[in-house]
Amino acid sequence: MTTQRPSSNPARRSEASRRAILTAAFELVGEVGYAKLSIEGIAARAGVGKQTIYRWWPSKGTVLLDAFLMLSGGQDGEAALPDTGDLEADLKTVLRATVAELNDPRYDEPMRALATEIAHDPELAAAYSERLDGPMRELKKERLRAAQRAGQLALDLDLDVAVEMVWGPLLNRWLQRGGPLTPGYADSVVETALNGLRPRG
Amino acid sequence: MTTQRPSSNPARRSEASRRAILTAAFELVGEVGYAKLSIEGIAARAGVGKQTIYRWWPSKGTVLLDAFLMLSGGQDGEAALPDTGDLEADLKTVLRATVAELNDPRYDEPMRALATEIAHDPELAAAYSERLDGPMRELKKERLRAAQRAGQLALDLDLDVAVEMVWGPLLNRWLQRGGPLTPGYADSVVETALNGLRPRG
Amino acid sequence: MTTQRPSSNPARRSEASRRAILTAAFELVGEVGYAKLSIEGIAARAGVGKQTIYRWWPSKGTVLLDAFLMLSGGQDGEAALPDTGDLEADLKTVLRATVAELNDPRYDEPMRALATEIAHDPELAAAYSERLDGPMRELKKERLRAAQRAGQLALDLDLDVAVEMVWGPLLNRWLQRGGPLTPGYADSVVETALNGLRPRG
Amino acid sequence: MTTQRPSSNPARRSEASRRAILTAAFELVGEVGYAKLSIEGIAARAGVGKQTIYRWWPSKGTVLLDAFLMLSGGQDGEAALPDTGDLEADLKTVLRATVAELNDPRYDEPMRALATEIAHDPELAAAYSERLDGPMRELKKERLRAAQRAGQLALDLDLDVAVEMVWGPLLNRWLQRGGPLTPGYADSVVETALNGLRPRG
DNA sequence: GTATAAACGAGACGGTACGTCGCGTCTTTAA
DNA sequence: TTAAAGACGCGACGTACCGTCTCGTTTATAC
Repeated sequence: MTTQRPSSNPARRSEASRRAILTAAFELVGEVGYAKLSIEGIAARAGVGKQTIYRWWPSKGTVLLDAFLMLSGGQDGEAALPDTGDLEADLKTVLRATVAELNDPRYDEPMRALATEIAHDPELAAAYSERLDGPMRELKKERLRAAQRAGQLALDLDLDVAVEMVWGPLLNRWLQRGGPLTPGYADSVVETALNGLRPRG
Repeated sequence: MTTQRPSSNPARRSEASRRAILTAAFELVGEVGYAKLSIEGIAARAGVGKQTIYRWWPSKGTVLLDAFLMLSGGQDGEAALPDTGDLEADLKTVLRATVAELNDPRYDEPMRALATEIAHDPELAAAYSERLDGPMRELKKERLRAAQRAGQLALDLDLDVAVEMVWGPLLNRWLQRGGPLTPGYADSVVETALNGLRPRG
Repeated sequence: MTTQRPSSNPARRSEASRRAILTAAFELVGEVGYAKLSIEGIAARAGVGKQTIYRWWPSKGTVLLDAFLMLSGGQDGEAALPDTGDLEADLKTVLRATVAELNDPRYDEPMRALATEIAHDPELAAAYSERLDGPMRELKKERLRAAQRAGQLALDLDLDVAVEMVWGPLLNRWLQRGGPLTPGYADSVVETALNGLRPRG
Repeated sequence: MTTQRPSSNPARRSEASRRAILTAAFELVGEVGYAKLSIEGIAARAGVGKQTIYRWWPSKGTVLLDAFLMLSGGQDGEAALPDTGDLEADLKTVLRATVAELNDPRYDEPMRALATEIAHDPELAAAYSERLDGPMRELKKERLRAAQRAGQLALDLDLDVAVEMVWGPLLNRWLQRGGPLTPGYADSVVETALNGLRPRG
């Protein structure tokens, strides 16, 4: 993290405190909810002075983002979306997994917290885009590119639009509580996105 | 509204205070941002005691929702989406208008505020769904139903899914700041949603 | 009460409400203490609108004063201090009774409430002086005058000073919690006041 | 002060804030009166957060008590009542000074405030007794003891009663506004207390 | 008898202050 | 030098009452 505030020397940073803070933040937001998540609470739970948080993170949102990065840090880099050759099936598999995760109370609240912080903080949104969403989106686009090569997708597609066409409806329904998130809904979205709303010949 | 909290008598409610509060809330969230929006600030701006807010609204989010309802109250009821017979053109018109509104700083912050409150408050989400989103969605479905009758849409479509397929990507990109909101993007979404990702004939 | 605010017609005044308010005030101050005594609480306990209190009393203190007047109203007028011919014994009797009353939790708090309101409100003090303390003091002075006639008291005494010499130490110790209020203390005060601090021949 | 609430570390306490709070409290009670004295007002005048007051003082009364202690802190310890050998003259001197102080508007309101807080708060009364009234009373008793040694006072006197016999009437008249506080009244009280009410042979 | 005007209960209103929580900064002590 | 600890000025929270002000509803003369 070379762009961190230069006044502090990251070399001296306590790794134990960092992990304790991120773990505490993730757990707390799940337990007490986003509205009652406080820096003081995180510091107390982590057994850390408040200053240690303020020294290394500029906002509550960045702590949350780092917490998510730590959790997803293991499989980072080499992960890829499944590719059985059947795009529709593969997308349904992935979206069903997403549905399961969004329905899991351990992840629901923390993800809402991060999502709403992003909605109000452009800088955090940029960091999120670069470090979490960007890599994820690249994997998705890679899978779609493979489908294009296999002739299963139109060649003139804007892949960013395509990705949003598949994941956007689901995430929007989740965050806005626009309806139940079920495996069947995931399937519907995939089918409709692939076939379009118009009747097919 | 017979389900009003019984401890207060709505008959005695001051309509002037109600309007002042909703106006102040909407203006303030636009001026100082959601993070700095406070009940205290709303009360001060509206020239009203705090208790008058707490007496009639259970949360900041419900105040915001009512503020939106008041603003959109005029054209309520008889509004309808344009229907020129050309579904694609009509949807592009509507989505371009939505893009313009979401890019308007007067509406951007207030809408984000409401959207993120909804994301954290199921009760508010239900109220929003019933009083703002529901009627809006009905208009959208009505336009799609007309297109179905005209043979422009598949007959076996789940219209709720269809609506989300058109508006979901846009709203998700907006709220999560996933990319620029341009008229061209609106067009892309409409085209892709109608035609689907798969190659056509 | 002919000096009552002329804008209201006392003739129409509800005697039932008046009694309910005074009773509620006296009871409440005993139950919840002076600090938590509120007009709202009195009104609620009395089953009365707040305005009915504000209409007839200018302050909490005057309500308390009237409550005391109502309670002591029965034996008003013809009461007198005991006169057995033995001044010392009579004063001890009276002061022991006073000690007992001040130690009674039913009267302690209300009396403290009234006393401290008086300490901060000259108008209330004047009303108290005229309507409660004055008549009481007259009885005391009358008893002392009888003792003077009997040659038991110096003839050049300022009877107001004399009264305060007997009751002042007791009331001061009570209000300021300067020490325990016991019958023995009452006796000591009477003896010392009568004999003086100087050695007697 | 080892009995300080253990949750706060007195070592870290800001002496500047402490003095500012006590000064502000004393000044404010004199300016706006006891009824309008508020913690919020004290904090604002002192340039201090409310929490800093709540952290170190349990009640408004204890703040006032400490304010008095700070003011009387200078001459603490070595002070003594005048002793010219003439007890009556000395007591008149002291009581006239007391009368002057109680008539001084700078001290009247603050002293009433403290006195009435004490009347309603036994804990505060104990603290007052220990830290302000106790030492004062010791000085008074010391002067009376000297008079006893000089044969000017009865030897079997209860000195606590004696002190109250001299100061009680005065303080009671002051606090209850039972009459004017004049130098002549002070003289009367001293004379009557020394000689007693009974005629002297 | 009826009208009419007050006093009444109820309680909403604009305010002030309460006592608490958390913010982000700063200072002290120990490792 | 970093870290735990926590005091500090500050601002907002949600609550309790203040004293004022309508609201209908008794109620009790004055027509």
